[in-house]
Formats: sequence, C-alpha cells, structure tokens
Amino acid sequence: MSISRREEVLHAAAELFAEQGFHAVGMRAIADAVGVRGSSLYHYFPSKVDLLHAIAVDSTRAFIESQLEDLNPSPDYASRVRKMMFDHVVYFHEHRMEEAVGLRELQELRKHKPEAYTELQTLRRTYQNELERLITEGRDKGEFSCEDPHITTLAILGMVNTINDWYRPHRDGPIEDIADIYSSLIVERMLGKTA
Amino acid sequence: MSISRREEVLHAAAELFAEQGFHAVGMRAIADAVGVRGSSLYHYFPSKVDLLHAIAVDSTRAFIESQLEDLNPSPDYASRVRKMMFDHVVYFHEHRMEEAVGLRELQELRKHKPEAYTELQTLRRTYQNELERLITEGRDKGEFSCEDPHITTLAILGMVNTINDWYRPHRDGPIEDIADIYSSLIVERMLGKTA
DNA sequence: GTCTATAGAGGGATAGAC
DNA sequence: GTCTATCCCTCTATAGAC
Repeated sequence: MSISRREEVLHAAAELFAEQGFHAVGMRAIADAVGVRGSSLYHYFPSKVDLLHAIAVDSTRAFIESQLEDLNPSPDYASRVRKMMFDHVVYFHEHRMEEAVGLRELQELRKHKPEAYTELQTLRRTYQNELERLITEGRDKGEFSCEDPHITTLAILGMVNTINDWYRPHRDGPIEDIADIYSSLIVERMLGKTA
Repeated sequence: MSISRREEVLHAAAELFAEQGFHAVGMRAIADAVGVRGSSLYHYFPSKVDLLHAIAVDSTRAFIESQLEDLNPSPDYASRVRKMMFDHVVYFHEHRMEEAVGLRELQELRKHKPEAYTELQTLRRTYQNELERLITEGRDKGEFSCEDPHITTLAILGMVNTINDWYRPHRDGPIEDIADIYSSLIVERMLGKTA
C-alpha cells in the first residue's frame, strides 16, 4: 500500500511548515524533501497557499470528524468527556505536524484564503461547542460541580493543544500515560466529578 | 515623556511580528509603521534577526523578573500560587504582542541566534521550576492534594499562555475577571487546595 | 539620523520540451 | 508527470550623500 506522490508532498510540506513556519519554507525545500524539482509541485497544487490550505483544512476536518462521529454511547458524561480528551491527546500527538500547522498558520490562511479560514474556524467552534455542551449538561445532571463551563472549556483546550510543545516521547514516557493524567486532571479535578 | 525612536521601532515590529509572523513582515513594513525608510532601521539594529532578539529576550526577561522578584511574603502556598497566576494572566494580556512573539518565534531565534535561544529557554525554565517548586512544597506541607506536580505545572502554563488566543476584552469582560476564574480553577481545583 | 539608490540573493510561479 | 530554463518580484542589507 504505497502512498501517492501528492500525499508525499503534503506530508513533507506539513513537516517543514510545522518546524520552520510557512514563510520560512520555500517550494524548493519542499521539492528537495520529496526528491523532485520545484516546478513539479505545481502539477499537484496550483500555489503554495493551496498546499497550506490542504494541510490545515484536511487535517482539522479529519480530527473533528473522527472525534465527533462516535461520541460514545456511554451513559455518563464523565466517561464521555474522559474518552474525548484521552483521544484528543493521542490523536494530536500522532498527527502533531499537521495539527501544528493548523494551529499556527491561521492568519496566513485568513489573509490568502478567507473561505478556508472560515471553514477552519467553524470546525473548531463545532468541537468546542460539543465539549462545552457535555460539560454543561453533565453539570446540570449533577455529575460535575463545574462553575463556569465556557471558560473551563477554553482552559481545557489550551492545556491539551499545547502538549506537543513540551512532550518528547523518550523523555516523558508513552503518550497514553500523559493522556491518562490529563484526562483525570480534567474530569476529576477541573470538572469536579462528584462521587 | 516621549519614547525614543528605537522603542517605537521595537513596538511596531512586535505588533507586526505578533500579527503576521516574523517572515511575513518585511523591514519596509516595519519602517512604514514608524514613518521612515527601510534603510533607517539599520541605524538602530544591525539586522532583522537582532530586532527579533531584542523583542523576545527583553520582554521575556522583564516578565520573569517582575514575577520572581516579589515572590510575595504570604505564608501559605495557595496565596502565593494564586497571586503568581493572577499576575501572569494580567501581564500576558498587557504585553500580549511581545509575549506572542517570544512564544511563537523560538525556532527562528534558535536557527540564527543560538545563544539568545538558550537564554530564553533558561529564563522559561527558571519560571517553570519556580511554579513547580511552589506546588511541590505546598503539597508536602499538606496545602494541596496534587498528584503530579510536574505534569500539572505544564498543564497550567499551557492554559494561561493560550488565553490571548481567544480573549477579546469587549466580548469577554475585564482581564482581571478572567485572571480570577483561572486562578481559582488552578488553586482550588487543579491543585486541590485543602480547606 | 534619515535619505536615495542599488547590490545580491532567493522567493513563487510559468512555458514548453520530453 | 517531471524536467530545464527563466521571468519578475521582493527581500535583507549596504554605500554614500545630506
């Protein structure tokens, strides 16, 4: 099962954009990483910004959809939030290059592809709303003692989205362990899971 | 009390770098913002990277020093952590342009000014260690019920350092209110302040 | 201390052969 | 689908007049 050249280009570009930033990476550098000439990239993407577009929107959509499709059938809210956060941490680690690009190059997309920027913001907002809804309903059901679901949601997302800034597998152990610690911190402590 | 032209340049550059990123901003754009020609900037800074250096290192050092100098004499650890986090949130909002640059352009500094990068990392590490120390000692004294001071410290810093990504004064109210909510979330909940 | 003018390098992108 | 060749533009930085 070999991957297409187009996917090769996307992956190489994501890695370089994540490490150095969109403007620091030239089309020639991406081409070098794939083993072709700069002009060959234009066979797959009409411009450098379209490359960024594909990386940011595709990866964000894939993440949101995978997270929201099987909002698991667990009856209690605590289990549902716990699973959502655990999966979030693991997924963000496994796709850290693409997700870093999606988080950091927002303004570039806003400038050159406004409709792609809007789509990204809508996707993020959908995810944020879903988390806030789980927290609010869980609190109304008496499962949580959380005081401010909105701000707490933003705090949680800030926490989990910055793990990749410090996490190094060899030094910090398996990502699943980190995901466990964060999930507990969120559900038991920040949300004050009762009983 | 007028500010020097050098400071004008630093402030304009910080704002532009924060909004668009280091590589997206040309020396001409910075010069335009100040009202001079591009070449005039080289009277104050030998290169564009030196401008970034000044913004990132100076602002980070100012923040760390202001935070660590009056580690207030309050006897209990809960009050000390609360004040540290409250001040952190307010300071980061008031200096959001410079701090955004310091957080986001690390790799650029690492590439072109390794010694400046090292200094920045040392400063950050000092601050992180101080927070972790307060949490660990507070737990040992029985004030907190925190289980993993190291990971909890990283989670807290991720939370507070991403507030500027979503906070808008007109929509979200005074920054002091946000600082209060975050401080409580951290001290009462994440650290499990006892009694 | 600010200007004009420009050097020198590298950027994104296109044309057209194969 | 990939190449060579190249266009045109913008970038950082410098030289030297004022």
